[in-house]
Amino acid sequence: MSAIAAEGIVAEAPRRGRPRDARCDAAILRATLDLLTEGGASGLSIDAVAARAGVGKATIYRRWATKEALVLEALTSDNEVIEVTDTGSLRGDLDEYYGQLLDRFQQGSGSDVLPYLIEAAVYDADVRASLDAYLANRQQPLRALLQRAQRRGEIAATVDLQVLAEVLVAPLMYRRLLTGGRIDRTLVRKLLDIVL
Amino acid sequence: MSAIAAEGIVAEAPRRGRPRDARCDAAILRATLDLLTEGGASGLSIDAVAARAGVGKATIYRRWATKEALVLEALTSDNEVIEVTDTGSLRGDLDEYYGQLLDRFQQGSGSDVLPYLIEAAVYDADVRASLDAYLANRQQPLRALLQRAQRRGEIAATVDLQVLAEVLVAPLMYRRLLTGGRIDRTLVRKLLDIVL
Amino acid sequence: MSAIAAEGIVAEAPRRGRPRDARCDAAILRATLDLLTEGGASGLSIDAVAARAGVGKATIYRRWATKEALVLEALTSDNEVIEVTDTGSLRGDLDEYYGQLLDRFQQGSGSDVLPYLIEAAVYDADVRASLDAYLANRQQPLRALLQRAQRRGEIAATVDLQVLAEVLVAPLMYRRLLTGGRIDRTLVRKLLDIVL
Amino acid sequence: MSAIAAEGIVAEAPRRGRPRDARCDAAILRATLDLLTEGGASGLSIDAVAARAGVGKATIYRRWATKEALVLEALTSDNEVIEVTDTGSLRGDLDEYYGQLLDRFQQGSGSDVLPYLIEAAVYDADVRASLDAYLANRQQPLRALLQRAQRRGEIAATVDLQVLAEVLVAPLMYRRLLTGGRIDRTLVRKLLDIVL
DNA sequence: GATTAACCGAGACGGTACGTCACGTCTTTAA
DNA sequence: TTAAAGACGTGACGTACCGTCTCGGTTAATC
Repeated sequence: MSAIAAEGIVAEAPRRGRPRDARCDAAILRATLDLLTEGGASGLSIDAVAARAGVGKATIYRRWATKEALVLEALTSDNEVIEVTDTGSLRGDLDEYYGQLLDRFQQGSGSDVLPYLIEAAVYDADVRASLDAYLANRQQPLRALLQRAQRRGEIAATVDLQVLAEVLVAPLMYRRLLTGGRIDRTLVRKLLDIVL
Repeated sequence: MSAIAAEGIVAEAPRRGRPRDARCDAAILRATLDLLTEGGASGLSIDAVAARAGVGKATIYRRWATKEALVLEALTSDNEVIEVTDTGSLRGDLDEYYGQLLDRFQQGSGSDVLPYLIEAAVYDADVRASLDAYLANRQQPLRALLQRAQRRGEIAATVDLQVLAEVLVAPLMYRRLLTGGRIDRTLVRKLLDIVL
Repeated sequence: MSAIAAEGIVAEAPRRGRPRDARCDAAILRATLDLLTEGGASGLSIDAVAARAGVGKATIYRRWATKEALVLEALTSDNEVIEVTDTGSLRGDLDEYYGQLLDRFQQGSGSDVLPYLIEAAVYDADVRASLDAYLANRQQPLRALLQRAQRRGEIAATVDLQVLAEVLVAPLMYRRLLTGGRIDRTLVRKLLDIVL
Repeated sequence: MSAIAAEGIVAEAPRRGRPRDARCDAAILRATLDLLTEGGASGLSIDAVAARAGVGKATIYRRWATKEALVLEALTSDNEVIEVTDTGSLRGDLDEYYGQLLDRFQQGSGSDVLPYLIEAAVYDADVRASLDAYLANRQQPLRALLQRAQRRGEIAATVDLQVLAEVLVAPLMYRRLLTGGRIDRTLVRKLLDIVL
């Protein structure tokens, strides 16, 4: 999908004038990620990004309309999808999925960025759309895993897998974002006791 | 709870000098709510609140340490807890609870304030604590409802009700905050199909 | 005149709120003059003035609407009117006047500021007015000197002294501003040969 | 003069590669004059000139080193020297000269450009030189007129005609640039009363 | 009744960051 | 080599808020 989109962009863009310097994009995203790590999403200033990247502010604004769009792309560019191999059973697959998911939560990289983007998405439809796409992408392996289980008959055919996926992930996010509660194997066990 | 706290403050503070003018508190909170409604939580400035309330900025800072604390209190002061009468069955109680909850979501009052506070809670422990208390308070009727059901035997004694409550609410919040997906009776039905 | 005006201002200004800090005015004007001396009128930036004066930019903009107004006031605040004692004859008075005037031209302090202000006056009526007042003030001793001479009968009663004053000063300014020609005793002598 | 200079450049430059497009020069000067008329000399940006002329910025910088040089040439290219026919008497010649001069002042074309160039000449020696040449050229008919009068004996042989020319023009410029005073026949009459 | 201390409105203060603009240079493709 | 287009680093612009501070002027409780 993104490959096609990319081709499209390339195809329709034999633009005139000096082309944009790809090294600028890289330097800006790199600087953004560094500063996010150091100081959180709030407290990130475009001035600081420009200075760190060795780039003019206009060069940033030429590429991203808002700070949030920049943060979102920086986050996305860094994203690795969780890979879940088929263990043959739903329980086995979920164990592996949650194992990796908990690692991410504990490592906590970019932990404060998500709240920042949620806030931003309220005011900016572009951020909203990008954030949705980002999350859908993150959820993809979980949906695949559930589809395998449904084919095996481990999950009733009547169950809406999209909703199930949300039920399996939402409580973790809820603690992360809202209550600050613990996110660990105990929570996952109790959650699976309830849902399965 | 807050009444007790308030009493406590009053009790230990028969301070000298001119007492604080209660009308200021009211005017400030009123102005804050108005501006939140008009322009969202971001875009709310202390200068604007002061101007709207006809109050000096210092009068605000004397009462609230940060803008977020002010927003949180403005939000809290407006809060009404959902009341669920005992219908005699879990399903009936949940129907009533979700009915009211969906009303709130659809009405959407203060919908963009929560993301703002989530963001703020990352950087400010006081906001974190107040936000937790606020959410615990909101969740209280749901927990009470579940306890009744567990006593009735409709829910296994081994189930952790706190986690169950989160599972029942989290997916709605997840859509609200993260995916922007639909939050309606269909979602609730599918959710209950999975959980119960 | 200015005393009356000042009284008026004081009388009508028992203003509310924190009064402006007079030390800021002084620091800003001082910094402006320093930077004018170091770098000329162009090349003077508000940022630099603020930094040098140890003052926020808003504190400057609160007082002066434009950079030009600031420069003009800095220049004016530094102004010393030429003093000409009555020597008893027109020729003697003029000798003394031109002596001091040539000193100023040679010393050249603020030499490049005048062109800057002339340019600014084209676009800003306030600068225009202030510049006129400043120049009228500078010309005052020359007009006084000429009035004495007219009373003595050294100048015909029909001569318009304002125009005469301009004729006596304009050629020097003309060289200064337009041709860059020499401004010295020779020029003054030839000028007086023509005019008197 | 400029024709000779131009020939010189052409003669010594049978350069290789694509020759410069003369239409570019015309378009750029045309755009510059238009924008000067519309928005004054300050407020003229190279970006705007390039856009208006349909030309790249580099094409402008290839021809003129600074914005001021461009403005100066645009102004000069538009210049018509005042022509004074010999009326047989100094007074008659001056009447005709001042008549045309006042017309120009009243018409006021490019009136705000001169202050701009004066300002620019302070910082740029090339502009200084070009401005001097431009003014000397403008003054030429006045000097010729005075020379005729001196030959006729209407002006004493001892009078420095260059200084006299400046005395006859400077007061008008003085009002134009510095005081914003009226420039009309009354001023000219009073001026001649004093000088002649 | 006088004193005292905290309150109040207004708004100035030193800062930080904003997003825009223009500068003069550089880098591409096309003529 | 010139041209149009436009990206680039730089740096100033004027604005908006931040949270603190000073004013003159209340408003009670304490002396």
